[in-house]
Amino acid sequence: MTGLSKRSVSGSSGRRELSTSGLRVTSQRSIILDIIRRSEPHLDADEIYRRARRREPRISLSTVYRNLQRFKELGLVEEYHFDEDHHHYEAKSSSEHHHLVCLGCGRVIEFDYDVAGHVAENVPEVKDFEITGTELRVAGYCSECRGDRP
Amino acid sequence: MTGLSKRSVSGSSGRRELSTSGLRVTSQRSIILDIIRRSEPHLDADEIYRRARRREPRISLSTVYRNLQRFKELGLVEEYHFDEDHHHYEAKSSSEHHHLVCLGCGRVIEFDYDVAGHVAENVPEVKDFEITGTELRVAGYCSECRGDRP
DNA sequence: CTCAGTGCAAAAGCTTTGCATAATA
DNA sequence: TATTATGCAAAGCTTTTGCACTGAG
Repeated sequence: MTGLSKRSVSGSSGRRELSTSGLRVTSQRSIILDIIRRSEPHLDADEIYRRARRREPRISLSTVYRNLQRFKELGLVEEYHFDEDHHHYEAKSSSEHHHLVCLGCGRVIEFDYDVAGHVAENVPEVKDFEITGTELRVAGYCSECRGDRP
Repeated sequence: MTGLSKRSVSGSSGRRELSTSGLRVTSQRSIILDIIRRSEPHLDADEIYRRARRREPRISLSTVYRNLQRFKELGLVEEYHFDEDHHHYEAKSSSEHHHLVCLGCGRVIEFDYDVAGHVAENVPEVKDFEITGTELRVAGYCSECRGDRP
């Protein structure tokens, strides 16, 4: 438990948030949340599972899914739909950010942009809406991959 | 336009586009494309299948998927990822448009907005990118549903 | 006549669920 | 001790694929 090896990220195991939310603090739960918070963003469930298994070999994929679900409900984690057949997860961050996906190399780059604000100002249809979230995905080719195509 | 009953929508069965693209014109293919073009946007594969079956009862779901795939490649149809577990399709339109999803009633409203332009101008990370497509989804509550919540 | 397209059934992801066991509070 | 969470295996969904047959060109 609470090894010191990695450290940092104020309570990244989320002990407090978890118990405050009425969830029980299990080692699996903590590990999953910790992985999402410490890792690069956009991991998918299977990758989270693979990493979790390195720390807790007996963990199961369904536990990963069940917790992802709960974290989503609690607003601790956000789910994205990049490609066609599975989801990606990342720790919820305060700033509104979006994703740039290179169709050449598959790289995903995050960027900040206040879509909600821009849209609220410029789009009439949105005037009557109460915006609770936005998801913007920009696809294209990065500088390195532009050359590779016709 | 729209003279009488159904009709119109310049060659909405797409006979010309299909054969020009080197695809064979089959009744199933024409029906599927026609349904996508004449229906309200955002149908999912199963709904397209159900409607197609009304005109051609022997059509199979795999034919729907295979054609959706081809139409996508040809740029005749666009695929969207609204919710978590399946896709939605609509006829490709010339203008860049996006979707406003009401979390209360589930209604999906389309709106025009030049995200590509705005993003290209204002986001440094995008400067080196060649943008080929954007997908923006705004979630929230419409005027009617705002009242229903706390 | 040929090859692309179709239907059917089976397979393949990803995700969810039922149930008995284990662990938290 | 009373639940909640877990692991395992099986089921569910959407989408894809193999194969023999059909139909367009």
